[in-house]
Amino acid sequence: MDDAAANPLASALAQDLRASLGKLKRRLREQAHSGDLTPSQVSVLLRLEKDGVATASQLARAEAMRPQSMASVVASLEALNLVTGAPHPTDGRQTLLSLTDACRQRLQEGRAARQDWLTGVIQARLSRQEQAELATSIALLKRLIDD
Amino acid sequence: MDDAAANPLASALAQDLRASLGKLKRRLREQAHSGDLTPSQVSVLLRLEKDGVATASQLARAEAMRPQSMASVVASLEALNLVTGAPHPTDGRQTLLSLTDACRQRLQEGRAARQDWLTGVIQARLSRQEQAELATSIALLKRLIDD
DNA sequence: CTAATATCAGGACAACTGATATAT
DNA sequence: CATATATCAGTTTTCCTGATATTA
Repeated sequence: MDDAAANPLASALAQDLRASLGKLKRRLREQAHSGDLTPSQVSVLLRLEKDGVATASQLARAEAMRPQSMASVVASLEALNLVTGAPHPTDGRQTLLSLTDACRQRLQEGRAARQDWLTGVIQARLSRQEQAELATSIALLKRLIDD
Repeated sequence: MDDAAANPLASALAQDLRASLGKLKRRLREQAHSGDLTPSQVSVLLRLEKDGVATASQLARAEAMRPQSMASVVASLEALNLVTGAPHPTDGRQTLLSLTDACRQRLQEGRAARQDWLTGVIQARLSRQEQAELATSIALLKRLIDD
């Protein structure tokens, strides 16, 4: 494929993406209500909801994070009674994590009522068509980051 | 506009965006070569290149960051001799920041030769058409975060 | 013995808040 | 006096690395 000189779009895109990334991150922090879950925590819950059970190490690999970092995210979710761990039946090293019933219930309620800042601005400032475009691009983004 | 129940796309989109955001951020950190500038530093340089001069407070507002946080970013760029400050001619409170000649030169070279990880994966994994789609969506993203 | 998992301890970084000095 | 800018100092958050125990 072309190098950067022949394809300035890619490098401009990369710079733009970096910049927007940081800014969005700061906006999210600034708009976060106290009691809200962090993005890392939400990611873990969604992944557990989708996959059923997983070990901390599996979650860490999925999120491109160190096992030790994931351990502290998981610990915070256990403290909130959103996630529980059970020993693996045959492999004594592993702890199988899953959502608590309380968490599943909260997710179902939340799915309908969730009205956070980011959801709000997406609805308020983007047309349906633009939302669909954004969804397509997020899929592209995932291709970039999922090894 | 519709609420989340009537428009589940927006809230799913928001969650997906949050998750991808964190993952991309970690990938960027993991791929960063020592000596690379941080995203915040790059943002400031690009803005100064576009606008010519700015005060630290103006930059902070533009990046949705506290003046104290921006001050440390600017200090790091001054230490690298990429940015210089000069006192405002009439307003003694302000320091006008601008790029050094060394920085302008480096940006021009870099613009052609830049071959970092993110630029690389964008080129390697997205077609030209997909790159264009991503560019469009970044513009949408900017609309969300630029107040 | 090697590899995988979990966990304890400490550190780096990029943002934050609070307080203060100075100039308009 | 009120406002804006800059800066000093300390804190929080979220990740990191290194070391160690245990089990496969």
